[in-house]
Amino acid sequence: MGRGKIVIKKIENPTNRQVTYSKRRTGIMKKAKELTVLCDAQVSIIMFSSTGKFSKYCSPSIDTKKMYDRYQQVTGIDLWSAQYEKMQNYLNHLKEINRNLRREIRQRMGEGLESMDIKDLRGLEQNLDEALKTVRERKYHLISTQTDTYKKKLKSAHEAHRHLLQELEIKDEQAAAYGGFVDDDDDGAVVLANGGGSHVYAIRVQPNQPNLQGIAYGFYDLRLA
Amino acid sequence: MGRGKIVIKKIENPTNRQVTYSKRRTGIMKKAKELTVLCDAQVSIIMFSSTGKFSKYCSPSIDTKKMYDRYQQVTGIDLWSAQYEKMQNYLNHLKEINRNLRREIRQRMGEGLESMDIKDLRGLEQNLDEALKTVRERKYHLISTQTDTYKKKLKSAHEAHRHLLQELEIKDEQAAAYGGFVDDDDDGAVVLANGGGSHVYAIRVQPNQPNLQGIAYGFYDLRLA
DNA sequence: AGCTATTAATAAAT
DNA sequence: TATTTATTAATAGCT
Repeated sequence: MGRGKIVIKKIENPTNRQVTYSKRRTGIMKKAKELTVLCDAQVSIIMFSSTGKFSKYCSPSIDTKKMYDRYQQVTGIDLWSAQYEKMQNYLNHLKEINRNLRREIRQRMGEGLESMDIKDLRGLEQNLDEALKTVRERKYHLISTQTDTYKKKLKSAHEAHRHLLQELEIKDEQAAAYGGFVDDDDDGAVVLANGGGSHVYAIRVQPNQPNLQGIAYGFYDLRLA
Repeated sequence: MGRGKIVIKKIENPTNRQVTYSKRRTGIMKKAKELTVLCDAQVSIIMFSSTGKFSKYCSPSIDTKKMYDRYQQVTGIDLWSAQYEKMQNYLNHLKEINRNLRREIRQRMGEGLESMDIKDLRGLEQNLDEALKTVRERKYHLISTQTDTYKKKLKSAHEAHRHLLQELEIKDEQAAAYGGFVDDDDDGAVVLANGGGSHVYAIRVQPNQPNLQGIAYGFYDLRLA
């Protein structure tokens, strides 16, 4: 009923789609009105376009709310209850899955094995055995990676320490050299204070770098495990 | 669009009215489907004929309840969305737990270990190790229990076998004893046939008791595992 | 939004 | 109630 036949398939061009929606919406509403009058029927239509535009029709002898109430009566199902029950079922389904997952985990922890037969136990044993190997491999991989990293960090920390000590010695020498000059000079005191600060910093390097402490413990623990 | 033009006015002839209702109802539903597909719209139709016959259509992407919910939203009325949202939240909560349980199982299977640090890996390793021991113990316990049971069964089966053989010997002796008497007697032939039947039964004891076969295989397999 | 060539719906008959 | 057919109604593609 147009300039050509069309296939019933989503119209991809949004403008055309909107135009067609508008025309056909009018058409359906008209048909609903005609049906209402011709056949003394009650019709309720609610529709939303793809852009969210809302339209409704309802026979004059009734209103939308009453129409849905009647729908509920006829279907024998309260719409809310139906939805509620649907959700409740899904919820129970999820809970059931949940229970099963928990049971599997418990069995993977060596608990609740009473219900398992030898075949299952053997499967679980093999699975755990393989998993254990994989976890061990992964752990050793991580350990070796981290160890390398820590070794490098330790090395650079040592070098930094050495540099600081060297610097300190130089500063001390300088302080000793300039000591007589700046003894009663405020700026000189600042210079001295800076020199002392460097020293303190060098000493405090260890507690300020918890990684240095961490290396030994971590390494030790890992070797133990 | 028929054999003649009609005026949109209630059809007084009940039969014609019903026929027209049926045809036009089909037409509207078809139009609704087409609109749904062509324009990516959502349509909900509820209708009752003058005789109270109920029909409905709803776009597949939604259901009547949701359509009504959306209608209520648009018109500004809200009855059950709070309850609905509450359930939806609980549902999402369960899904989340579910995801976590699945992740844990995967890790317990040695998969998806990338996100775990050494501490976690060490914990998992210990846990798996202990679980493996427990599973092994349980398995060996089951094996030994079953082995005992099978041994007892085997013993009693052997005894039953012995009894049957003894019985057979007695029957054979009886048959031999009565053989001369009943040589040309029909009833005697029946007695002989019965004697043969017993023999056959004794021989067929083994295939008729699959447990006897099953024990050896089961035992072998269990020892292997 | 309008216009019309066409297709689709359907009233009446079977 | 289903099918057929003559008509009217709806509308697709243009302007």
